[in-house]
Order: sequence, then C-alpha cells, then structure tokens
Amino acid sequence: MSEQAVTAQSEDFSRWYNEIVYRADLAAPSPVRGCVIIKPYGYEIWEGIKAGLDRRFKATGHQNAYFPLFIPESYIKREAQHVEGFSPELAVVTHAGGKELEEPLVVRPTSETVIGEAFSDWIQSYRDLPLLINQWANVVRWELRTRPFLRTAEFLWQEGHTAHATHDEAEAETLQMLDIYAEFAIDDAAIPVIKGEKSRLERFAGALRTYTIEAMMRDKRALQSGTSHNLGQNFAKAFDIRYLTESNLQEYCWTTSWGLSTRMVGAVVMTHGDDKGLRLPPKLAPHQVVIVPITRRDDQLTAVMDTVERLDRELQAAGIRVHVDRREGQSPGFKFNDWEMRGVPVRMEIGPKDVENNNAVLARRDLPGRQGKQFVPQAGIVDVVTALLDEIQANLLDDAREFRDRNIHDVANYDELKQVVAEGAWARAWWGGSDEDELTVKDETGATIRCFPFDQPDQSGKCVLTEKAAERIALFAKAY
RNA sequence: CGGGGCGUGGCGCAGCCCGGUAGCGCGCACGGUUUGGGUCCGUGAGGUCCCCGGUUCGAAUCCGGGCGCCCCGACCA
Repeated sequence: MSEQAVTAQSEDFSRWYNEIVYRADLAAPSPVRGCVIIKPYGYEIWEGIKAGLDRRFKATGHQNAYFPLFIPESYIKREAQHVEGFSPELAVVTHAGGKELEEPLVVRPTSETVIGEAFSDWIQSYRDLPLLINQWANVVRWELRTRPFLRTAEFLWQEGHTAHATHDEAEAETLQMLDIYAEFAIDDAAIPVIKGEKSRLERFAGALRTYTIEAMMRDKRALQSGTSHNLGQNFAKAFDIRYLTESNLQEYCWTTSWGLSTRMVGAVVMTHGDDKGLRLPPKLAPHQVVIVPITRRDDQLTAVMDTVERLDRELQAAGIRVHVDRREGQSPGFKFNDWEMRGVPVRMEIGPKDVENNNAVLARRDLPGRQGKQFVPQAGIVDVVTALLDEIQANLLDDAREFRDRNIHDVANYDELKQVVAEGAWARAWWGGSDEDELTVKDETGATIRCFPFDQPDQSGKCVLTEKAAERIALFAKAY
C-alpha cells in the first residue's frame, strides 16, 4: 500500500469509492474501456449474493438455464419499446469467422427476446404454465460513463423470465420476486431497501409495470438495487408465446422478468463503508473472522501458532469462514489496518499473553477502535463469535436504516422539495404530475422519482408540483 | 458528441520551458532487525519514456500527425 489511509468519505465520496474498490482488492482495472476485472475478494462477495438469491429462487420453484450470449439483431427489433430503450447501448458483432455476417449479432443487453423466442416453442398448453426460468449470465450495455460495479459496460447478473396464464398470476410472480430481492437485501446484505413501483419514465422498455428496491448510499444518493417487471402480453405478442386453455382456446401468455446485478456489490460497499474502508455484513463477507497471530520472538511461535490452528479448526467446524493471516513480512499493526480496510467483520488477535491466559482478543469492525475490542476466554469461542457475527449483521442494518430514515423528508410544496434535494437528501411528496412534469423536476433539481413506495398513506393529497389532486406519494432523489 | 487534463519500471509521479548517461516514492526479491495499531536498515531486479514521421551530431524533452486514457455536461442494472 503506497499511501496509508483512503480518502475520507466526507471529503470526496466518489474518490473514496474508487480507491476502496481497488485497494480492498475487489476489482482491478481492465484493458478494455468501461470494463473491470473482478478479483477473487470481490467475486466472493458476488458468490455470496448468488448463493443467497439462488437458494430463494429454487425455493420458489424456479430452475436455472442458460441462453446464448448472441442475439440475432432482428429479435431485438421485434418489440418496439424494447428496441427504442436499448439500441443506443448495444454492442453488435458484424464480423466473425473472417467474413461479414449475413445478420449482425447483438451481444445481449438482456435476454427477453431470445428467451421469448424459446418460450414460444416450449409452451403449448396451460399444462406447461407457469414456466419459471432464471439464468446467471453476463450482459453488455455500452455505457459512456462507467464506475466499477455500479455501471460497467459488461456486468454479471441474474435474469429471471417467467410465463403465466393470467395477468394476476404474472403480477403475483413479479411482486413475489421483488419481495425476494428485498428480503435478501435486508437479511443478507443488511441494506434497508424500499420497495416500490417505478414511474412511467423509469419503467423498463416494454414493461407494463416495473417494481424496484431502492437503497440509500452513504452519500445519500439512491441506488436502484434490483428490479422486477410485469411485461404484460407485450413480449408474448412480439414472440408469439401462446398456450391452449382448458377449453381449447389460443391465448397469449403473460410474462415477467426480474434482475439483480453485480451492482449489489457496489451497494454493499456504499451502504456500509466508512472512512477506514469496507464494512462487510457477516453473511456476505468472504472472511467472517481473520486471525492475526502475534509472535514476539521465535521461541513463542510454536505456542502461538498451535493455539491459532486449534481456534481456526474449531471455528471452521462450526461453519464460520475463518482466515489465518500467516504473512511474515507484515507487522500486526499493518494487518489490523489492512483487514479493517477490507471490511472483515471480526478480527481475532492471538499473542503470547493470550496463550498464557487462555484468552483471545476480538475486535469488531462495526464499532471503532477500543470500543469494539474485547478479551474473551478461548473456551466457548464458537458461541461468542457466532453471537458477535449476528450482532454485527443486525447492527449494520440498524445503522443503515437509521441513516436512511434521518435523510428522508416529507415535503409539502415544490420549494421544500428543491431545498431537500439540494441538501442531498430524499424528498417524499404527493405526486400527480405527467411525464413532462416529472422531467421538469429532473431538469430543475437533478432528482428523479425513485419509486412510489408500496407503503402509502391512507388519505390522498395535492401534487407537490402541479397542486392537483394526487393519489400516491413518491420518493424523489438523485440517483446513481 | 461538446469542454478540460494526461500518456515516463507493477502503481503514483518528477524530469520537458532551457535538447546531452532516465530519476524519486510505494510495491517486488534477498539479508538482517522488528512484531499487542500502518517497524527500520542495507542490497538488488525491473523502463520500446503511447505510436509514426520530422528537425538535430544528438529527442522523454522541440515541431507535425495519429492513437489511447481520465475528469466534467444529455441516457442506463
């Protein structure tokens, strides 16, 4: 590490983010513009996200499959709004095998079209429904301004695609998957997301309705962290996805799609991180506990290492992800700082004194300095560590929720909205405006409607901009 | 696509104005020293100075052209 500390969040949040992503070894620059290499430490966080989601998908009856990276250009063009939404950011292969292709191939920006085409073959009758498919894949969207994890030209995600017999079943699926995203975000990533519906302007190209989980980052900007779309019959009509009903009638299916990407890694970084670096929620942390052995002289080495190995085995046997820092060149002090920067929830120090007293020193990452440090007996270490990890997981969520709630303000009129947004916070307001009105707010304040939260007041009110009657409140914020 | 900046060991930079043996910090390797909050010392490895052309006895440095990257403004998981 050349410089010692990272840039403070308060000083320059985006610089802090960039530094921490590279210095904590989550990612490395790639030779291709707009792309990143995801390094093992970052990829392990993604693997944790995958595991948490995949388990929930399977539990709700979904199966994984894999569809091709390349999509015939004509497919993309079949659904009008879809083309319009995506064409500016498509990467297209025009040459292969040394000659020009008869039909260019689009590198998938998402797979509604290929999957829709496949579904039209697979589905014959109502007995084939619902069809519940998910794929883990990479997609490419040629973005101009990129940031590691938050927006890159290529990213990893999962995309679920389902087909149903009725609108209501599709709607139920769309909402169920949003619930799964929210549950995962809150329980595993410790990110207190807000569920809601997107405005017409922010809706997925070709969807009837788009739902979202919105999270507040430490700089108070909003991050759309997962989306779920009810596609109605738009794609079914474009790709001829039909089924025969019990009474032998041809009907179009109702389809859905839903996705969550490696952006979630960025969300974890920006929700919990502090001036010292990452703070990883135990459920997603590649290492939940790091043991730093402290040996003053060579003759103490064996005794210390024996204890370290024994505790390592005990914790591992209990299913805790432990890492022993055996590096020889670095001092303990260096290692403490290093692991703090990398966000490991619990550090265990074992030195000669601890061997002698049958103690261990535990330091928790979510509380600063001395406050987070405690001496505990080695006997019963598994229970203590397990409880501590649970406590840290809960504490990170509480912290983030408290921060979020403190920075959302109800506003009664447009001036207040402007002021709240100018201060960087989120504004909650009645909204009954048109698309144009929404754009006006965006132009004048930089904020967009993040969502209409599911959680709505009982009464109705007056639109914050037009002062006409409004049925729903919306959340306004600057977003990534 | 408009405005600004930068291309020099792995990373961050100095050198360029005023042409003359390519330098510093970090990292890396080795040896020693240290180790309970970012040890210290020594030795060493490592560079087509973005590319092409020009000027010159001589170009990282001057001139012309090209390429690439980063930052700031309109779209997006």
